[in-house]
Amino acid sequence: MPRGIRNPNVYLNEKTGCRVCWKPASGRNYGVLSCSACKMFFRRVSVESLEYNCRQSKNCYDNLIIFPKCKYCRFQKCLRMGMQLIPDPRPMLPDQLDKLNAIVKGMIIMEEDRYRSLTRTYSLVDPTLEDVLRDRSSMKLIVKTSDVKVGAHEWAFLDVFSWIQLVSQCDFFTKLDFYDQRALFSSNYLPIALLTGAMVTMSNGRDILLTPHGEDVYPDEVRELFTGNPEILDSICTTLVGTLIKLRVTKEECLFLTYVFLCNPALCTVSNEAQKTLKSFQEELTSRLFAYCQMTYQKAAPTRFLELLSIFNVMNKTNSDLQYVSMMFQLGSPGFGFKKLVYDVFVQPGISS
Amino acid sequence: MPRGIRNPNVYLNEKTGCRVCWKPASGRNYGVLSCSACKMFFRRVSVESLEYNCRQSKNCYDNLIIFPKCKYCRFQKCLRMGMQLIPDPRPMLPDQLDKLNAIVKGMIIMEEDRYRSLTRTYSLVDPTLEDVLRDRSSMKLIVKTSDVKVGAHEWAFLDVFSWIQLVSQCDFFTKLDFYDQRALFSSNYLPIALLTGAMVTMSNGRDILLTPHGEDVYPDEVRELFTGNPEILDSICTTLVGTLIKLRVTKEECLFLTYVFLCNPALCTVSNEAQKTLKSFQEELTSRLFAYCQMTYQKAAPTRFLELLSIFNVMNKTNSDLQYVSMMFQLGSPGFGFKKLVYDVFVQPGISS
DNA sequence: CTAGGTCAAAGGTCAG
DNA sequence: CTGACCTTTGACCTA
Repeated sequence: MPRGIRNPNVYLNEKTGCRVCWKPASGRNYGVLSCSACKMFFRRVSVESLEYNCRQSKNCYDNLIIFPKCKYCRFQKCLRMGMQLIPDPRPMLPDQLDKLNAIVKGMIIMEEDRYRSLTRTYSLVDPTLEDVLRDRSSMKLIVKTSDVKVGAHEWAFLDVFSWIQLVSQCDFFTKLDFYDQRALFSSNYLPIALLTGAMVTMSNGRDILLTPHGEDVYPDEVRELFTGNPEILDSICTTLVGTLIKLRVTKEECLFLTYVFLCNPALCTVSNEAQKTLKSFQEELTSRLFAYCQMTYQKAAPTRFLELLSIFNVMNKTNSDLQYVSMMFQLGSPGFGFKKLVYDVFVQPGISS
Repeated sequence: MPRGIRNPNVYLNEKTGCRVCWKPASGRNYGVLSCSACKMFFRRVSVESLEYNCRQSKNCYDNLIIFPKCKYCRFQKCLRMGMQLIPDPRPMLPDQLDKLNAIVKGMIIMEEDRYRSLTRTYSLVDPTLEDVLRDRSSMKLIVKTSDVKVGAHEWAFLDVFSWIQLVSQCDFFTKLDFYDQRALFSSNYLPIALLTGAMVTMSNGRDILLTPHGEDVYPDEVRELFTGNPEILDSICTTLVGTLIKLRVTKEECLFLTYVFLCNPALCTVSNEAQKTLKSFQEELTSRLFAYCQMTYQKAAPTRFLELLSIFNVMNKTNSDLQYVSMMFQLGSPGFGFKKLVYDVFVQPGISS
């Protein structure tokens, strides 16, 4: 029979015919015994998201007498008979599931430890990033008492160190040599600090990034410098949180993203070997994140996955804004006494915006 | 899941995933951990020599976001991950190599011994094949002095005996009982004598088979008989040599072929047990020859191997020509006084041409 | 275990 | 836009 010509032989068979139009079926298509015509119809309408309406009573295919049958009803019949362009994913294997849950749990515990250390201790010493990476004990932490006030600069300093403590427990980080560790940390710290800050903010029910004690993250000197353009400061504190809220990103997803970015070798100059190690860790994590999406969102997993990855864009934008602020502050207040650790991650990395 | 339905589950990587597309792997395929889909894709593209091109920037598989991924990049990724339809021959283990070299050396020494014995001695006695096989000392060899003339008949006689001496040192031959030895030798002698003759001719830089002293291999009586059709006589002396020259067959390869054919049980009637013994020896030798080809020609080994085996056809053709000549001579000069050893291998075997 | 094969079903194509 | 026909795919099977 020539292509596209309607088959005049209508055998209308209840048992072996197309479940949509009763003409002879060509086999199972999209999960339903159907003819090639209904198969292609369903495909086109689904792929191209075509929309129709029924001029009759939306029951063209319930009644052999109704004619002509409309596309709306044909598509509805396809759906009713169970056609699916993308079949349901299979449930994950139990051991894969266990492993995934263990990873998520591990990430949550590490972040809780970090946050606890961040909020409960402070420090009087001023080591460099190099000092701390070479010898963690060069940073002496003192348990905070209620009368200790922590300013914005000090929070930044403590935050940097809390992340050093965290990454020091990560396989992908301890495997690197000192130079690669320094390069990776100094280039990736700010984005993940911003992301995690936004996550904490969101889970505390707020929509503006503040210090753990609920105060402005900017030192007064910075606020003063930007009196003419406070929007950029506010934008840094709200945009990323806003995105997380809008996308209803969970803590688990956020942590996944943080770790995926943490071992991102793309933004720093590390040895080829480190590059390889990091890439493989990152791939591993990315795949876990995808699996997590599948477990949580089933069919919508790919969409969700891409949605989550898109957060990196917002994070990078926020990061470059912060870098700009940091640079302006440095130019406006030359010789300001940054704590060395803060200097090494805020000022040094110098990713141009 | 029904056949051919695309699995929407993309568990990405997880170390155990397909190295090409990150979906769950089915195992190692063509040397690379991969899924059945990428395996079949690689197979089809390779076998059918399909060619594709990438409409993007040839990096579809470097980036999770790029979609849809193209066939060009998929195949490139397969190759990059190391898939090969025909795996590289494993580098030979040193001890395998030593063994192979020892075998080759052994073959060369035995042939040199044989040729030395052939050229330096002669005999006045006239034992039968049976006599010589039962008792080697029934053939008394005398060291040649410069005044001894050896005719074509005598060369043939000496050649037969030199081969008996050689095979008497071979495991596969001494393992056989007398009847099997006789059957094997009388049916396989002529082809290998022709092949080795051609080999010696070639390595002496000539292209026509002559006696070791550089004379015509045919007795005058034979030449006279074939005055009307000398081509067949010449063809016997040139075709096989020509083939060896054309294929640039080395002495080592020639010897391998000789030994492979020497223990060929196909053309003679031997006991079942002998059949088995010979077959296993032949298989052993054949595999050694293949290993030799691999060592020498790497990837081109299979082609070379077949090329070498094809020499058997030329050899058999030459052999049957020679049998024809021998038969004609026998009919044309009934009662000619062949030496018994020559008679037993030229006339007895009776492979009809 | 993995190469190789199978075939139901997916993804095109193009005359009508 | 339609749908018969064609090509490609990949889960499963066999050896």
